[in-house]
Amino acid sequence: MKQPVFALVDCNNFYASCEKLFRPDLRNTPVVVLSNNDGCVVARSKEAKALGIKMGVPVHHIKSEIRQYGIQVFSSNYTLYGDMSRRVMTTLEALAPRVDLYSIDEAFLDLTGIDRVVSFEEFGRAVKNTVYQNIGLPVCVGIAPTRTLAKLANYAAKKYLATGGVVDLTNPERQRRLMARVPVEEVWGVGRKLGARLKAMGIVTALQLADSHLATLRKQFSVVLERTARELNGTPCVAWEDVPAPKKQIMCSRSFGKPLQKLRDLEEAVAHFATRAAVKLRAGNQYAGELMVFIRTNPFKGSAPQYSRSASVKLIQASQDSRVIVQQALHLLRPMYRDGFNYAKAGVMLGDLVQEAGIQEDMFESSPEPASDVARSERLMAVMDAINRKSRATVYMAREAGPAAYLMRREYLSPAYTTRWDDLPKVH
DNA sequence: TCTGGGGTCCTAGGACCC
DNA sequence: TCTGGGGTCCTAGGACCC
Repeated sequence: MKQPVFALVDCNNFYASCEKLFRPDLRNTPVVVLSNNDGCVVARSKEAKALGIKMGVPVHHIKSEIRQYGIQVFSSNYTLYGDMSRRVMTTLEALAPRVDLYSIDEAFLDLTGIDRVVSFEEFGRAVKNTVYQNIGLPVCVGIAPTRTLAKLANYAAKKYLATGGVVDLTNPERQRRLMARVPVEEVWGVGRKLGARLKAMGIVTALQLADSHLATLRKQFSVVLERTARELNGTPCVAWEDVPAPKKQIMCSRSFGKPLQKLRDLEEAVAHFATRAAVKLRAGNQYAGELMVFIRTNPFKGSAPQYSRSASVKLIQASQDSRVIVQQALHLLRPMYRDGFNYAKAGVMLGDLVQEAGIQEDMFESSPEPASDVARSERLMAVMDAINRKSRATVYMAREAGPAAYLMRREYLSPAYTTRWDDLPKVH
């Protein structure tokens, strides 16, 4: 069995780079991109990082820096980022025999055996250059025998300019040299909590974690951290999957652009989230057996009265019909609602997902829909989805209609350069 | 005034059964 | 009426990721 080799390709400052791509005038300007509702910073260009703008900081905390340094601020434009992501991934798929999309801006490539043709490092540079030429977005490439080490290699490629954005970490001695310099909390799978606990035990560097006693790690933490340590030692614990695993749950939730008080407005929001969740469900050819709805006030506003509830229901028959899902969601919402609160957020979660309208017979409940009804429902939903793909939100559920009081703030939205004719960039 | 959204996996503990 | 051990299944919550 041949030793596998993974490459992790990761776009640099992805959202900020997407915004800059269509604004050449901002080439050397610090840029930040905000979370939904223009809440906090979720991406920073290298100039913004150099100014010390931290990831996750609420935008109102950096008002003075924005003014002082002329930082350009953008609302999240997921239509744009999703489209750019697709272009990057298509380019990668043409280069490598196997590509695992890991997130909107990252993918693992299978480079096993490729070094018979070119060196890993040369291959990494070719990937980097091709993506830059085709799309215009900068990426870094980390190459190693496990995903965890490839992540680490990518971290080094980003951090050390001398690497030119590509690091081949297939050599075990090189792995150890790097790990000795990397703080343990930079390891993939070690977050804030674990990092703090490990440090308290004297495990400060990635190398110390790799050299830890495996059984002790498992006992004191969990098999997850044990696997991480094994991966740091070059033993792959996550294999390639031929078919991507189907989703286990689908969530649609949002903070509202402004607080809502009225049941009517919450109903509208929940109906909308339920509809969106149902669309995602059908896009993956899945059916939901369970549905959960939650509403809550703003927990960051400690002085205001707080209220938070969730309720769920098991469906007698797994469904992907928007009408059923909206109706059930509203049914859960109404008894939870209490007058006199400022609601800040709501959400709908679908669970118990299955690949077909499997019938969970319940001898005490009314009999499930006959097959012909299921077929009719599926045809109706297919027609609805097809119309909405052509022109978004042409057909919707009655309860969604209204003033849309819940809509999020997006004060600094850039145009949909690549997906709307009206927003195509113009060359003057 | 002002703090994202959408996922996955693992574990502990309770319910229930024999 | 009281008591025990062992197994499975489910759920809630915590940790992580981007």
